[in-house]
Amino acid sequence: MAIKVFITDDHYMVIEGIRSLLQNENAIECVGHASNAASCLAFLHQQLPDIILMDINLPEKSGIDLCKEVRLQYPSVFVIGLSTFNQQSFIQKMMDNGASGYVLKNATKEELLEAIDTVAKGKTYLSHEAAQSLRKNNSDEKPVLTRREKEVLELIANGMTNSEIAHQLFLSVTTVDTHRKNLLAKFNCRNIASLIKFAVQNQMI
Amino acid sequence: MAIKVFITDDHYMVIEGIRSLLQNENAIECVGHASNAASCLAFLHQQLPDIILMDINLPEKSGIDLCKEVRLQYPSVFVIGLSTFNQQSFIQKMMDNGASGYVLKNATKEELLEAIDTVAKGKTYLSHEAAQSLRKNNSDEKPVLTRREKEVLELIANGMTNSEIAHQLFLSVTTVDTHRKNLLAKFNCRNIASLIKFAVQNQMI
DNA sequence: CTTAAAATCATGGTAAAAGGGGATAGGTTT
DNA sequence: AAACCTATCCCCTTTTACCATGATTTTAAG
Repeated sequence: MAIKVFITDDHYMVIEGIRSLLQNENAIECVGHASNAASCLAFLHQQLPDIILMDINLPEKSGIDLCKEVRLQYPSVFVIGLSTFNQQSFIQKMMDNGASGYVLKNATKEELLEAIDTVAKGKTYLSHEAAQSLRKNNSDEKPVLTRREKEVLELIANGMTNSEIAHQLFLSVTTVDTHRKNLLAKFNCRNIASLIKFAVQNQMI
Repeated sequence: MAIKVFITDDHYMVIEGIRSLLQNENAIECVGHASNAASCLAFLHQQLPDIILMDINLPEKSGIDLCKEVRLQYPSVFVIGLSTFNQQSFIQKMMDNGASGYVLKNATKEELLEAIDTVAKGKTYLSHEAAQSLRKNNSDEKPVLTRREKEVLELIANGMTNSEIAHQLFLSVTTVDTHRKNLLAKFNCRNIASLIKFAVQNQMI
């Protein structure tokens, strides 16, 4: 029986590209496509594919969130993440949310077929670049923040000063300053600039 | 005679998608494709298409620069910009550099054919969204940075202080300070924390 | 060639962050 | 009970960032 594949991507040309790549494969059947999360979920309500090729950058609701929802509601449907960038944080998030694989949009036909095959068997497939990226990310571990620290970090990233944050959270300025110092220590950063860069790149903000 | 179209995009799936869309059109012939600026120029050295469908986000050399070069060297070749983003500044730059049209990657087959047809006749084609974007006033969009400003921003994001940056770039500290001030003004930010957040989120770092 | 933009440097001042201490209270885990 | 974490608070000093204003030189564009 052919593997049923559903495509979710907001770029028509990418959908068309994947369909074109898969159309001569007897072992694979494209059962449909959607350009946003809502359409994807509507389709799943009627018919379940084996695999969803899912862009992580979707309008309104991101592929990362959609992936989580799909996996919760339909555990039999496997998800392969699809993205133009090779950013470790995105890959990590996608895998954390139940994706079984990750393929870049500049992947070859062979890579795509291998990914679909591997995932259909219940295994995990990561493109070469993605796998490299994941290993790299696991080595430079991101710090675990407390609830309060996350709150303070969020406000710092929004451009607020210590005294403004103190006022908003009903704290003393020195307390906020301590949190700030602890954040710098945890991130092992010299200043807020590099800290924010790291935090945003790792989806902590 | 068929219109000769060449595709330049760093994502194989997009190339395949466009080829698939155009393959049944008798009036259009795909003469080749490239995944970077160098390959594109190498091809033009041997054969001239009528139209190049060109991604504005290419590795190493951006489509915006490539467009300029192509138009200078081969004025008979028209360029249609291709992009996932619908951002005014990019579209503007592309048109300024001699592009004859602009199509988004989520365009339909009909839109793409119309764009190719229109541009082949020597006219200008803008997708509906792109045209709208050009008219719209962009207040909260990415600011355009100068070469030096990008350099300084990069170093700030890496956690360096003004004096360290000054030393590395062989500048006075006051010069770096001025660049920093200009960056804050351009981004309309109160401090570096919020600026870095915005810059990272908008892929500027 | 003229003009505008970018890049360079400066002075002087205020506000904020960074770096170093240390302390207390409440909660969880062992 | 002791060890540990979190959250809270305080002091001090130095460094850095931020703000205003102005000016010169280089470079790019019309």
